[in-house]
Amino acid sequence: MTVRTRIAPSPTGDPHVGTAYIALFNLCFTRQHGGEFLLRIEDTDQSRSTPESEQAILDSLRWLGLEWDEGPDVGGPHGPYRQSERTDIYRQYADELVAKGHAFYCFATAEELEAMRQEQIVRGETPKYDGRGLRLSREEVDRRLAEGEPHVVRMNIPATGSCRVEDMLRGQIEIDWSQVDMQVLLKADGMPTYHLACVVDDHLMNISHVIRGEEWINSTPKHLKLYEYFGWEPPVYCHLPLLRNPDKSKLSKRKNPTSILYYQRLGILPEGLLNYLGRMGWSMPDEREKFSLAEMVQHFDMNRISLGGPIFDVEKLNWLNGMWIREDLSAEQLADRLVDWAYNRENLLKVLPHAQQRMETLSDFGPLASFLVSGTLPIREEQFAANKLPLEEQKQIIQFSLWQLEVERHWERERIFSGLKGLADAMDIKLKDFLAPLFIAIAGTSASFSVMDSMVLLGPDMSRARLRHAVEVLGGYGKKPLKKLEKAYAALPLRP
RNA sequence: GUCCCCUUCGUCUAGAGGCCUAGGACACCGCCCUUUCACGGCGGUAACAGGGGUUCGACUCCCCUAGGGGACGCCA
Repeated sequence: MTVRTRIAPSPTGDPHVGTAYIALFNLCFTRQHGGEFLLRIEDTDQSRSTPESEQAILDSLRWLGLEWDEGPDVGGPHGPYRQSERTDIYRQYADELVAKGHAFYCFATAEELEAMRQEQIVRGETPKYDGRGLRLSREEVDRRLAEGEPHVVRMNIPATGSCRVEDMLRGQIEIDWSQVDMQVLLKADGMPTYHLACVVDDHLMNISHVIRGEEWINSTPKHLKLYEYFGWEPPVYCHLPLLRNPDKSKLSKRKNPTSILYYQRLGILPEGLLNYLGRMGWSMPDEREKFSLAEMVQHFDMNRISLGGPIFDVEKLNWLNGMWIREDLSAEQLADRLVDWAYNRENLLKVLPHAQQRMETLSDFGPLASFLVSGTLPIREEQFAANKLPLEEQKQIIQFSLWQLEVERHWERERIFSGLKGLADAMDIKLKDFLAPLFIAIAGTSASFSVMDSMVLLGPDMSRARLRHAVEVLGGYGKKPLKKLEKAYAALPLRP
């Protein structure tokens, strides 16, 4: 048995807890059956990840103790097996389907398809590819191909009937083919889409079980059809529930800290985070709350998964983590953990350049740097009142800054600075006044290191979490005001 | 809008027709321990979404409704 977790790197490079969640269940299931657990990084949209962001995910999983096996090098543009950069294998498979009459070329441009969808929506129809590529004559296709016209390869979908998907947890799911789009398999740039890549890779990697998030259920018919077209044995499918925000929507970083790095920074132990993820939608047969990865593997039972999407709420995570700290570590071990975590020479040397000038005695250091080793800061609205700008405007500054920083892919001082400076200019606010609320949000006080330096030291996830918290302290935003604010933000004369 | 999935305390969950007067855990509240706080111990508040079936019997099976979520990309 071979099982594999697919990892989609986030464009900003944060390793997502949802990724670890899926990986954990894949690993438990596999290990218990003595099978192979493989990873594959999915990055066929080259704008998504960088070698660093891929490394960050792998490091995070390793930090959690989720060890994977070395799989075969199946080529392709991505994955930890990126030794070979062959992308042509997908083209070959796509061509094979075209030759068999299971796929076809489509020359429609993005604009053309967008217009088509708009018309469909206007007519009250479900937006869907209308099969125009299928109506092209053989001669025309050959001619346009010969002329080198940009094209994609799409898969054929049966016109009638339905597809039965057998899900390990949900039983049979029936989806009408009329609901399934003629999916692009090979993009104009020659890269495969997820759908083609996952089927081809999984086959080449001898994957027997696909355990993935619920959001893939509707794509499964396409995948099954591809297996059929290729004449391959399809894997067993298992769709796990999705982790949710407290408002029940799919866990997203806009509403919740989702990066494993954030929890690391908070001082969550890998044992604690793993234990907590293991309690999301799953329980031990004896209902014990605290268990290690090894214990989870030993007692793992897929049928004990409950299908309601669990809300990722940190209360219990903190409690569990406390159990691990109190019950499983000697003072010596805890000392080591603390040193590894933040109290080491290397880390001190990063902080000292900012602290030294502000110190008169060594004892000044603790208070100066404490915000760097804290989680959520105990800030209050009154602290902002001392600033020059009205509270409402300060709240807006923080929210705009948050949005600005949420899309920042390179967490460097210069980039953060120019981004915030640009924002201040666009909002026509003096930098000093603009930064004042950020100081309180980030450092908990207006007398501290430069905010940019502080944010660099804190890292993107903790910085964003602090800004988010500050907005809440200032009263937060309701749904409608938030919408209005988003519009205002979008309308800002920001330089790209 | 169309399709798919889901629905037990505020949250995570136990529950495979009678063991359910629905159990545990977090959070919250109270008491005990304690020079404080925390830890620990004990106790308390709190849930089967609604309506129809099936059955001697339904949290459990079926149907409908409602609610929530997801998918509908040359993203994954």
